[in-house]
Amino acid sequence: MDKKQQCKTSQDPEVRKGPWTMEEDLILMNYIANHGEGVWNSLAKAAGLKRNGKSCRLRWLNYLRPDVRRGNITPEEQLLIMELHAKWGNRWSKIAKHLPGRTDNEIKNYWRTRIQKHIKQAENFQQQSSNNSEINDHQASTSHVSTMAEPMEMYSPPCYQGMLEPFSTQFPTINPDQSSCCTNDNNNINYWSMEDSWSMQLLNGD
DNA sequence: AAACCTCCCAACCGCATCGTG
DNA sequence: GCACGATGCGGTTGGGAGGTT
Repeated sequence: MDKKQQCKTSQDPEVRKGPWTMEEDLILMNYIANHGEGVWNSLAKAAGLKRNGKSCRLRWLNYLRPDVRRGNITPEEQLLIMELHAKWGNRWSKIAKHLPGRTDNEIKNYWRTRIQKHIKQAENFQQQSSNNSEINDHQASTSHVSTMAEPMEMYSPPCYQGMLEPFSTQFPTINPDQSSCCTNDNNNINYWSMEDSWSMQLLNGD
């Protein structure tokens, strides 16, 4: 039990928190099988679960529901998620409705783990970029010798400018053509690697 | 072998919205 | 129109599993 949980349970010692046990799962499933979903707070009480309604609802929707699918998000689903996220942003429940069997929680988790990874990469890249641009501003007026200078200058931020917002509008356009426009420049190793790795992640499901 | 790190996901929290009296 | 409880949603966190050093 962590601090939060201790705090809460001290307020209401009757309400259990934390991971669900198999027994609790069975109780909830049996109850819903026999009585159907209803008012979650009263359902929890009626079923004899020491959980609040919210917790029961979440457990049912994200885990116990018979039609719920978990893991192995297919490339098709990935693309759909990308498209829908581009359209609606973080409207996970809305997106989930278009992916049968997938829950908003799963999609959200999926997106965040991928995106956070990507954001870190992009942050580092931007930092590098700005650091280098300062240097480049100085160097450009004098000489043109830095091997890093060109890739960084070439980094027009069509995809990542602003770090977060553009994701919603740029992702649907991700395609080999877009990548290639960034990679035509053979010197553009840094730019390509980031863009490419992201695209490859999308396609490979990693 | 063990300490450390990273990733993933279940579950919680707070806020917004909806429904009802 | 208001108050209140229930539900839905999105953000965040904690911990386990697996990988790396």
